[in-house]
Amino acid sequence: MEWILDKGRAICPQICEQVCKRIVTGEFKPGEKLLSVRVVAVKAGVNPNTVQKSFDILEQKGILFSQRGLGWFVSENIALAKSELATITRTITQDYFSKMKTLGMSPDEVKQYVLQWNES
Amino acid sequence: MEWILDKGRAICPQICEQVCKRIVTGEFKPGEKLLSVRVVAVKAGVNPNTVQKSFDILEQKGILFSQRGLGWFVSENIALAKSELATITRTITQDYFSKMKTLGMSPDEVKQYVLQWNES
DNA sequence: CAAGCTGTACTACTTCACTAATACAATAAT
DNA sequence: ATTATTGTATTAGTGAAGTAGTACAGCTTG
Repeated sequence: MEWILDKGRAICPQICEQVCKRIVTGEFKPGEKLLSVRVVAVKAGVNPNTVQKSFDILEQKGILFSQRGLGWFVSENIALAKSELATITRTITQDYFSKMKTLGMSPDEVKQYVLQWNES
Repeated sequence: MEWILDKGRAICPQICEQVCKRIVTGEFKPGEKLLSVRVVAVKAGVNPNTVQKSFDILEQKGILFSQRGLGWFVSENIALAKSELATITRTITQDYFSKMKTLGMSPDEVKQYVLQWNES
C-alpha cells in the first residue's frame, strides 16, 4: 500500500481519489479493514488529521464506514466508489479542457495535441 | 480585453498565461503598451499587487518590459511568449496525464478517454 | 480488569496566496 | 511648475490547507 502524493496539490482529495481507485481496481475489497488513520498518515508522510478528514468525506459518500475503536472499512457497495472515481476522472478532464481553452485551444485542438503526446 | 480568471487556481500564473496567449494570438502587438497595473487589476477583479507580481515574472522572462512612469510594454521578441506558452501547455498536459495515471489510467487509456470527450 | 489498539475532537501554529492600504518615484500633459 | 498617471515598494491583514500536539471514547485481547 504505497501512497504517492503530489505536494502542491491539496492532499485531502488525493487521498480520497487513491482510496476510490484501490477499491475499484480490487486492491481493497468490500468489508476489508483499512490501515488505521495514524498508520496511513505515517506511510503517506502526512498528518493524521488530514487522513481523518479524507476518510470522513468518503464516509459521507458511503464509500467507507468507521467503527469506533475498531477501524475503517470498505463499504459493500462498490458501485459508489466506482461512480465517485468516474466523477473525479470527469472533473479532472473538464478542468484540463477548461485550462487549455483559456490558452486558446479548442476542444478539437486539444484532442489532436493529446493524441500526439508521448512521454510519461 | 476581458479577464476571465478561475478562482480556486492561483491567480498569478493565470495572468501570465493570459498575457502570453494574447501576445501569441496577436491581440497584443510587439511594443504595444498594456493597460496599467491598476486598471487591469480592476478589470480582472484582482489586487494590483497580484498583477504587478505577474508582470514582474513576465519581465524576468523578457516577455514584457516596464518603464517607470510610463507603463508596461510588450517585448519585440514574440518568440519568447510563444515558447513560454508552449511550455505552459506542455506542463498542463503533463499534469493532466500524471493525475490520470494516479487514478489508474495508462496514457493510451487517457487518449481514448479524451477522444470520446464531448462537452465544453 | 488492564493494556493497547482504534476513531474522534479540539486548539494552536505555520505557510502560502492573495488582499488591502499607503507611500514614493518617474514620466507626460497642461 | 503643477498635476495626473504610471510603476514600485513596503507593511499588515485574511482565508484556506496542512501540521502539531493533546486528550478522550470505544473495542479487543491478554
